[in-house]
Amino acid sequence: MKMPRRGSLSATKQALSVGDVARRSGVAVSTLHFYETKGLIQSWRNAGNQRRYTRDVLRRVAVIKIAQRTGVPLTEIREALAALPDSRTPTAADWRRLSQRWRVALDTRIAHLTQLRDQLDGCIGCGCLSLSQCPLRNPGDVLGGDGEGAQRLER
Amino acid sequence: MKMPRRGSLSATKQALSVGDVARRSGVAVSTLHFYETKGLIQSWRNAGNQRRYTRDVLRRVAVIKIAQRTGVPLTEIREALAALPDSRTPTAADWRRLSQRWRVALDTRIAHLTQLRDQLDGCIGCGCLSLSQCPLRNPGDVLGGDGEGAQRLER
DNA sequence: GCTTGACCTCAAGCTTGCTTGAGGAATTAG
DNA sequence: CTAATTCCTCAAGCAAGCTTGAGGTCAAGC
Repeated sequence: MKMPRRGSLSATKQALSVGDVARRSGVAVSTLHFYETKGLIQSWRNAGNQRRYTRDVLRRVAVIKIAQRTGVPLTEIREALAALPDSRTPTAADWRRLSQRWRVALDTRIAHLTQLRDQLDGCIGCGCLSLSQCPLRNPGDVLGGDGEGAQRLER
Repeated sequence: MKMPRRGSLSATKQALSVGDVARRSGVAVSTLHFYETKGLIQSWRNAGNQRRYTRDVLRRVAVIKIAQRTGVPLTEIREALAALPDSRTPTAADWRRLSQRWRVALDTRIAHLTQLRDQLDGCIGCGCLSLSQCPLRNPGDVLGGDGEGAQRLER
């Protein structure tokens, strides 16, 4: 959390060290290592076996973090990024496709939570929670009806 | 998932075995064991050291599951239930208080996701994701501004 | 009275998403 | 050149919320 002593770039203009990326993207170095083992980002090594990144990685990390905020698990993010031709860094067009896809999931999540809230409103004070009658008790319409994908996302 | 051979009740009318509770509440036996170790439900033992429950446990489990659906972690559920005088099973009035409290959290969650969705809409296609400009990149207004409670719930 | 099936108690494992630590090598500021 | 950083690679740990397994007891049906 201290200010870097050197400029935020390594000597070479293009290549970013793992520390550079951490500072600029706001994620921990260990997280970048972790993302790499999971195939979400890539790097090459310099003569001394240290990781070097292109600037692209910053955008990739940005996309990862936004997708996570919408509730998308890392494996799906990895797949979505890997599905890009050449696994390249998302362009504006790629980003449009990705974000629209994730937006649908986000909408679904919001819809489920809203439905739950409405049921909660309807039931507050009734105290019944009866298995056959109470909509809150019988999540079939929310969980069963929508398949288990919903469960995974909502839980 | 097979039909029980005997009626769904143990011989004694009042006491439910762990299997009875599992069948009636829809959670696994192991989950009931787990909830008990976490102090969410209680039981006594019969002569043969087997768990016995009153019918109350069904309502408690119902409340637990609903609270979980709204995103409340088990520790908070435990505290909320424990805060009831005598740790008794929630009455209609208790349920009203609990559900209203959890409703607020649910509202917050929905609000955050909705805000995120709107930002996503605003940004779809722009592809900028610039650190200083893009609202999606700078989650300060959502995460930082609302404290880390939001992060925990949303992640 | 014997065979199932239901229960019991630990202990360990699983998933997701990372963090922490140990032990050592490379880089860089002065 | 040297000391302070930074970085490296595993391995292990953590939190939540359960599940699975081993080894053994209890209860119920025929």
